[in-house]
Amino acid sequence: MNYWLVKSEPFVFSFEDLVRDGVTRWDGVRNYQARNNLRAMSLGDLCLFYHSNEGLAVVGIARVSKTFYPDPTATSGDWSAVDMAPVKAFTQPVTLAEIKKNPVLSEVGLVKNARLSVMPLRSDEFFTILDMGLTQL
DNA sequence: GCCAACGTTGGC
DNA sequence: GCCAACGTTGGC
Repeated sequence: MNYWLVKSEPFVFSFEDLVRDGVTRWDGVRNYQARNNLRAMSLGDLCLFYHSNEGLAVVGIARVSKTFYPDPTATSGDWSAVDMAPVKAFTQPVTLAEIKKNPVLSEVGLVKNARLSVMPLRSDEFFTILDMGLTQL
C-alpha cells in the first residue's frame, strides 16, 4: 500500500464532485514527476484529496480504482491517467497552514514543492493528516 | 549542453 | 492582483 496526495482546484473538480460521480478519471497531468507518480500507483492505494487555490485544505480520501493507462486527453506526448473513487470526506478539513505548523509534515511535498500536483506521502505523514481530518467523528 | 526568457502554478 | 518557485523552450 502506497500513500499519495493529489491536488485539484475545487472550481474545476472538487471532492464533492468525486463523491457525486462515484469514480473519475484523473487526467490532464502534464508534468513528468507527477506522471511518474501516477504510474507508481497501485490498485487500492489511498490518496488525500487537496483543494488548491480555493479552500487550501485536504478535504477527503480517495482510492485508486484503476491503475495507469494512456491519458485520452493528451493529443501528443506520453501521458498517463488513473481512475479514482471517493473513500471518505474529512469531518474537518486539514488546512495548509495546519500542515505547515506540524513538524511531522515538514517534508510533505505541499510544503517542499508547492507546484507538484501528485506526490507520494510516507505512511506516518498520511496517518497524521488522517487523524487531523477525522477527529470530530 | 548551457542558460536566458517565458509560461504556469499556486500561496498570499 | 502580485510574485516566487519551478518547468519548459529555444537560441547560441
